[in-house]
Amino acid sequence: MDRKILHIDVNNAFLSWLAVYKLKNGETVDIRTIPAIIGGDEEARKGIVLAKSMKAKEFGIVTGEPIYQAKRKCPQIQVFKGNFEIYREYSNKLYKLLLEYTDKIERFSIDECFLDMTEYLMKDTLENKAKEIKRRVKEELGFTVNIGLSSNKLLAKMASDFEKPDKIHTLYPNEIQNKMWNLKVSELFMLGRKTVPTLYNMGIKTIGDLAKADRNLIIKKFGKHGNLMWEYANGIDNSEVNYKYEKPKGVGNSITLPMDVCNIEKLEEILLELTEQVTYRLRKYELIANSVNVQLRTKEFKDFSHQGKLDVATSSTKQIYAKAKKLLEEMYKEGTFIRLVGVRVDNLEEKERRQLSLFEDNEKKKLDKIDKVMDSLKDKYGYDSIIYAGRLKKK
DNA sequence: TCTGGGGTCCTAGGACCC
DNA sequence: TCTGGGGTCCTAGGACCC
Repeated sequence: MDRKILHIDVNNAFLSWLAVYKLKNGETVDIRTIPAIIGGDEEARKGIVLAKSMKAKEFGIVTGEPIYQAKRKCPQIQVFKGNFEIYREYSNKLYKLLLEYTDKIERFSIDECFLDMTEYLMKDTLENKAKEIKRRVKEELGFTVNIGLSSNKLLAKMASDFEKPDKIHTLYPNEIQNKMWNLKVSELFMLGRKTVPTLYNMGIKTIGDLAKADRNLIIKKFGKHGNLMWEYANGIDNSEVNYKYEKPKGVGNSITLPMDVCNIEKLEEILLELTEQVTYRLRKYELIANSVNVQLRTKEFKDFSHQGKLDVATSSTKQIYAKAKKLLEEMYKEGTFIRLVGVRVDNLEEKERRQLSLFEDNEKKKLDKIDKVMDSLKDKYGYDSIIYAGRLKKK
């Protein structure tokens, strides 16, 4: 059956949302109208561009590049810090507004949604609904969106990426040739920087080239991913709008250190802090983990990781930290300079909600209790109010 | 003052079993 | 006495996304 899909993409989300927030709180300058970027802390070595205004874009500034590079391109650029609380708030406002149009909304990321409007159009057209949504978001929420219209998610997403900002585009199957096949192959969703050079060497430069290439040859070269990208190039995508809330399949935190570290005690301290964050989040989801993964990045930017199974699924900070510490010790080579440390837990499952019986492990009950107390203190007095003793040791 | 942090999915290769 | 082949599970690493 022919489906009616919308893809909604907030224009320069992080920057727009901060602009709206600032205006609402008395700021007179709309940072969307000046050369401005959202960026991380340069001194802490997190100085990359996370979002840019249209004016900044005119200077050739791109998302992901170092801030110092952006400053070179545009010395008068204004740099602002990001704020995820604000982003979440505006993302939720958008979602709430969209719910007035359909229940079938997939929150693809903090600033992107897919809407399945197939059963929600009544007598109206998809175009009219899109116009109304775009207008209402601008008037009621204060920021602009691009909307892509089509009969599947891939095409709707490609459409919303056409000319920006504040625009509606269609990309129906009969428009693929004219609107999509002339684009560079790197513009195709799921086609990243590693794949492009290989395709170029094969003489495939546009999405049209890929669409017309021999499917089996592409599969032979790129495996499953090859099949996907060939189908995408031809506008084929049968995936559903996944509107049901799903718990995460893994939870992780990582941090780029302000300076490289080559001392395992220091790394263990950081690992503990990260593990606390990860397990705190894990418990909020009411999930327990079966495996732990520790990631390191050297100062040369080489990544490596070790993972291992837990004997029993758990969300206990102490148990997960014990495993993480073991993994760190087995993988860390003394003297290596480390730039980034990360912990994640995987193979998650629902925590059993029943009370532990008298006969169950006393130790387990004790650990649960400690975590519970710590979590409620964090909830009540702020995350940093409570920390493990291990973190105080070396201060 | 080079290169964030949160995810998901896939693949190659080794261990182990029958 | 010189070497099978299917299957599963696990890990390390890497691709991609926003």
